[in-house]
Amino acid sequence: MQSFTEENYLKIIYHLSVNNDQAVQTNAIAEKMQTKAASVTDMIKKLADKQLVDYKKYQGVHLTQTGRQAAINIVRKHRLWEVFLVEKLNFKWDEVHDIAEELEHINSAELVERLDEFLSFPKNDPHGDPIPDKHGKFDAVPFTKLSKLKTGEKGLIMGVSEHSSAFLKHLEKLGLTLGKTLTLTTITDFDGSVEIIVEDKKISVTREVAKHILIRI
Amino acid sequence: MQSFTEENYLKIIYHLSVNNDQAVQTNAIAEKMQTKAASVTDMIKKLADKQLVDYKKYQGVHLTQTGRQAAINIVRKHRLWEVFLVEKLNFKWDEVHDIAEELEHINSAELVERLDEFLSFPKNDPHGDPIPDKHGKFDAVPFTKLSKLKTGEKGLIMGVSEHSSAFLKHLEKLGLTLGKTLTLTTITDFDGSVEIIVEDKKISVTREVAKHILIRI
DNA sequence: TTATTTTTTTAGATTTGTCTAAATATATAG
DNA sequence: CTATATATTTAGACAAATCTAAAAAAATAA
Repeated sequence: MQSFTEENYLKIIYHLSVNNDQAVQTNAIAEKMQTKAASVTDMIKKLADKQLVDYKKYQGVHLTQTGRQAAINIVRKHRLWEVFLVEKLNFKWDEVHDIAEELEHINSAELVERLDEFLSFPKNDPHGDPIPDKHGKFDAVPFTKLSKLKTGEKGLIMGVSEHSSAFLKHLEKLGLTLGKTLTLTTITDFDGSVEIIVEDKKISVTREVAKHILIRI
Repeated sequence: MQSFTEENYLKIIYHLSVNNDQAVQTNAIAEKMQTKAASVTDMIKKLADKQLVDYKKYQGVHLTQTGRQAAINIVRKHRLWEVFLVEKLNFKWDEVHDIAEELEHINSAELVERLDEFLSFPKNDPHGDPIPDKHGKFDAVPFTKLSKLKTGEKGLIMGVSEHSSAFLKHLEKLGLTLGKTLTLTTITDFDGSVEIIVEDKKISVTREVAKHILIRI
């Protein structure tokens, strides 16, 4: 069993490597963990001793098979708890992240399986992210960023790549929630912002926001 | 905010003093915390610095008002989570203690209030223990131990004073669950064991077990 | 390819919660 | 009331996770 902190490192290394087979760099981990590179090096050595990561000095880390399984299990728990908080306790999608960050460390395989069943085996969390099954499997549905859509293209909002409360509240206010259909009408050369139509309303979205909205065409 | 460990100390001090206004002794805490007296002394000093306990050297500790509130809040969370585990996730009453020991440390007042509501504001946990409301209030229903009943007396099982899985499974097997009505027929002088009738069945219970069954006459 | 910048690691210190062993205070027994 | 036993505290050490400052390696630029 891993400590709280070790679990957080594994999770962050997983997120930093999931879309990318490169080694994960010390500084990248330090930034996400809000800590210093020296601390990361110390922890990496510990994780390497436990065979949870492969590590060569100055070369960054890769999760081992065991390390990846552990990380995916934490992600599974995080996302299941988010579903619970939204579906059962009526939290909004922008309120659940921090609470799930705590709940994801509760240690009981039985609890997770029963929670999964209680929630009717959800496939996605409230932000559209896929929930791994008990074997760690999940389908990575292909997506495009809204910022990559071309004029006239139509799509469905299926997720976000930024989970801060501020960002999610902003989307909510614009009516850009999961499952909504949109059509891109204009791309502004000047600043990259895009005009879209959602439920017959015209909305302008900055490029920065559009980059974090995931679309299935 | 307190650390995990500090919360566990507060909770244990609370349980050791709830039926008893005496100061709580270092050794008693050490035993419950499965640690050494020296460690307890160290922690007590820290809790005293934080004004969570009153402490005079060699004289044991008392919870302060703040410390008691903190402890009751942890107990509240523990018991609410136990109800959730039994009522919603179909755990048995002997399976929930350890999981609730982890869940009780999740920090979110909003979460607790919503969980309470989701569970329809339960008054007691699966072992019969009262659940404090959000202000820390609860009614201490008076009870008698089964071992104190007299021959011929009738009562209702309303709780237990021992929460180990082994004990609870034993009661389950004997059919001695919350809400059952029983009549005491015989007290054996020799070993203090008692014969009771529950649902028309005659059952013999050792004195040790009878001491941990709480009865309302 | 040498110089400079960036990244990473090492060395040594700090904090939290724990420990053992020894010292001190309190309680109990004769 | 002294001796013994029990309970508690102190002193000093350790492991985990972190930090700062300095050293070393790797990447980049001139």
